[in-house]
Amino acid sequence: MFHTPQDHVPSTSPKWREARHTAAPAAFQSAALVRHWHREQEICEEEGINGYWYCVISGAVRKCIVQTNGRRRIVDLLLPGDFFGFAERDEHAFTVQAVTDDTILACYSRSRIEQLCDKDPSAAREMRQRAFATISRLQEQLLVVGSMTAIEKVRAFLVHMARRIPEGSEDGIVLPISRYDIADHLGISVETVSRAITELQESGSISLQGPRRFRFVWPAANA
Amino acid sequence: MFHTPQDHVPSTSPKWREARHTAAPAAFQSAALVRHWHREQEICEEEGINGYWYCVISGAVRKCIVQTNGRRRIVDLLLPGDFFGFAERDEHAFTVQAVTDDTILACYSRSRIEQLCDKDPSAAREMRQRAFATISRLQEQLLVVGSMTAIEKVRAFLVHMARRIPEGSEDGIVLPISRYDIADHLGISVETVSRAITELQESGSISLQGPRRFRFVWPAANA
DNA sequence: CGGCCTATTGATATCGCTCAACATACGTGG
DNA sequence: CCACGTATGTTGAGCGATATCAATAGGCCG
Repeated sequence: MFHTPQDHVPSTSPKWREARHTAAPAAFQSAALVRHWHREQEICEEEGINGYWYCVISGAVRKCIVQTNGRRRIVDLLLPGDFFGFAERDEHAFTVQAVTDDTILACYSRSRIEQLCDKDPSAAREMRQRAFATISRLQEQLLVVGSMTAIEKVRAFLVHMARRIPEGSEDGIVLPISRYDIADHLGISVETVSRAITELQESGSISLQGPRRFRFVWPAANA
Repeated sequence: MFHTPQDHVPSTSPKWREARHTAAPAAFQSAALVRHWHREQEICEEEGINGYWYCVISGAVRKCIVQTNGRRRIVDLLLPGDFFGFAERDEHAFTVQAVTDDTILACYSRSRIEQLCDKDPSAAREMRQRAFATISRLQEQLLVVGSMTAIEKVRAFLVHMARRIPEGSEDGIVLPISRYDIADHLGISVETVSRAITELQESGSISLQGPRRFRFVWPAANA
């Protein structure tokens, strides 16, 4: 029931410096502590109330919870530009892990950011915008996860990923997570994920290049 | 177009005055415009970019979207104390409606609140806290909706409701929404919702007093 | 009373979970 | 180089779960 894979993801190209400038807010640059994590490494959240906020600069992060029935649920999947750490105060004990090697995060001491926001209204505005972006992202995930059939869930997930992940140099979008992660993210079984992807491919909706790289086929000529 | 509910809402009523003070943030009281809606009435969001933020004072609000396949999805269910209006800028055309009669909202002009937050750091902090509370709520909903079986979904939904809705004078929690709303909220069919509730009752997990009022039976003696 | 909305229950076909087997890719060690 | 182990991904078979269609019951209001 536990899916804790050690997947081999094509590690991110050396454009993390560029990503840093686009992903992390400039208003907090003075308060940022940039660290990087390797695959499956846990992002420390043991700071308690005076903890940290994070912004993904490159790589990917997943926020998991293991339920009493033993099933792992991936509540959130963080990509470059996404903030997290806002809601750690509630009773859920989330496990936050880096998904890919060379996951780089900007870490912000909560108290320092609070002070910065108190002094600088533009920083406070930036903070609000990031929080609102998180709300938008979670609402979209609710639409994805709440789809009725498995194919709808997977298709919506891929559409969501295609919007969030910038297309690389070669065409196609590279999924940052494994089939197991997708399953635990959507609340369906791994086999169903695999079958749904196969069916989307055979129906001409998507094209696959390896299990991780896909493209949407919009004209759908040969379908 | 905006009317303060001086003629309809009895300001002498202890219930609504109490609700207002507990649900809506005091920091924004000067910027609040209190209105009330009747059942099924749409909360106007046509203001565009310079729109409004809302805080539910009493009653309930649902945020819906109708998908291309004709299925309605209830993305969010707002109860007293909940804010909404943060994420209306994205492409999804949400329909926001009052669920119950005498739904009372505090309406805040976005630009006015922004100005207030710029001037008053404590107001900005209050705003951040409300946004973070929204994030927590959405994450919990993700856990609910992402449950695997229908019974798990319904049970998690009821637990969630029991935590969010204060128990009234009589014992038991009154569901603010219908079976149809629950179904569209959880991404399952109405009949499955009904069957799950019946099964939870027959297994001794909950007790029902009418279709809307329920209680969790924790000792579960006779099960 | 009749009409409408909500809720429940039944029958049936489909969907998806589970178990199982197999394929693929990669790393390690011989 | 190959043999092997591990992790991942795909496919098949069978059965339980759920959507769908249908009918019935209850409540509310004119």
